[in-house]
Amino acid sequence: MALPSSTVENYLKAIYQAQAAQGGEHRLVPMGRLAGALGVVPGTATTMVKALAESGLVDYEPYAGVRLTAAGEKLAALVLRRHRLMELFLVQVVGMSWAEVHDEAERLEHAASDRLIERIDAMLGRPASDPHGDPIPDSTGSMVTPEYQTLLTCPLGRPVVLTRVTDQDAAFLRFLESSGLKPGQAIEVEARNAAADHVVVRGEGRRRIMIGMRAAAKLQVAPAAPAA
Amino acid sequence: MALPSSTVENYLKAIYQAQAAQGGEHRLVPMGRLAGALGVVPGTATTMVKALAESGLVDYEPYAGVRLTAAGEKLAALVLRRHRLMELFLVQVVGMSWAEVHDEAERLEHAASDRLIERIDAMLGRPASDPHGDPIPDSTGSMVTPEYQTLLTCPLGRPVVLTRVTDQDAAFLRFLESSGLKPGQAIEVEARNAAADHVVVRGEGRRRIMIGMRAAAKLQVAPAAPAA
DNA sequence: ATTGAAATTTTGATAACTCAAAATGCGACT
DNA sequence: AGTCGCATTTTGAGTTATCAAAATTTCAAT
Repeated sequence: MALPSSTVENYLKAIYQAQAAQGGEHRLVPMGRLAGALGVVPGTATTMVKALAESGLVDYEPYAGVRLTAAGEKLAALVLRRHRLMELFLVQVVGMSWAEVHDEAERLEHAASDRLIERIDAMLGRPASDPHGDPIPDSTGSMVTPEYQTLLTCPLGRPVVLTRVTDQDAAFLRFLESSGLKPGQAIEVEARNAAADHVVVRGEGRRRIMIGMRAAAKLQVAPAAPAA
Repeated sequence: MALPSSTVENYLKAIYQAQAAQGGEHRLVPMGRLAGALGVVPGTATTMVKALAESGLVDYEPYAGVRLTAAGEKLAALVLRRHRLMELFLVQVVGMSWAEVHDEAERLEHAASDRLIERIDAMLGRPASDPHGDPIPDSTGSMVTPEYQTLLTCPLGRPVVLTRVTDQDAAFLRFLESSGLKPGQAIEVEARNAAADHVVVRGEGRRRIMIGMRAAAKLQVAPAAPAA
């Protein structure tokens, strides 16, 4: 099999992420959603998806949607691996900011050889997750995706650690950075107020931060490890 | 002007290098040579070059050849800058081998943003040349290309420093590496034998290395700096 | 001058990816 | 059940980059 073009890689990645976003592993991603995620008109997505189905990378059900096959899923995971390792590399080694690495990695992921990715992986010590807390698939394409709670569902007044941010928007990330809310940070949800649509978080140095509920749902946390 | 596709970047770079290789700044590069350098059939090169001429990046004279305009030359220099900084970065920071970075950089140069290139340039301390000794254009696209002698033209028995290797072939570079012949290395040409088509070089630790004249012409040297 | 070989250009196709807009199918709501 | 609206697919066309092979031009050698 010839190596997939970067367009194919992007389609697979988008389908993978859409599937993950809608929870269901086997649920179909509607064409409209896929087209939207890729910034193409729906007709284009239909055409491409039919080609992907020809290559055995996806299952396509007309008028219903697409889903990755095992082969497609593996390929998608490897693209995600390249993307996430590249992001972490850009932050840790090159010193770029958390907020700006996404777009850069978006392009570099298609140009980096397996050899380079392997070097980076080794250099970074086989990391388990990228700067946003997204898990990094291993070189076989398998990945453990821990289930976390969010700022909306975790217990109040209990110390937790911010583990993952499920939004790549640069402005949002810059806001989080300026608030000291990066993965690894110990925090605590002080209060939730549904009427005011906000969550009050105790951050770095017990600093109080207010976040809208929409945004709070994008911040995942794990129970704080017991102090050593 | 829209950003040039990576195909356009490759054509400009190839024309630039072909022009440099044939010495004459204003000499025309024949289509056959260009097509060969890019690995396309001549007809394809003709078509593309006509499009480049439309965009004002090259001057094209039918049946004679192409030459970069000022605009094309600047763009080509910036591609070369990205390529060479990327190569040096891969060697110095990522720890890849001299011989394997060329192809990698060949792909990454089209994906790296100006921002990333600037970070890399700063990180490396605004280097003047890449791992092969090729000069790195600055961010305005200007570059100083020192004139060096080669192993074929330098004085015999005089200490010199290897400064530049004008061939990117991986096998050749691996040979040089295993012989300790990398830019920066102090060496001396002991003898030349036209009949035997070889040059005898004293390398690292006065080790004696024999190189064919074709290869010797690709190794450039500068007079050794007087010992401190 | 003529001719013949080599380089170059032209022509006609193809592949991958895309859009606009017309046609079609699906499901929800009366 | 009928129909309306929306999502999806189809159709027709355009762009970029490529090749194969035919046609043309150039230049050097007779």
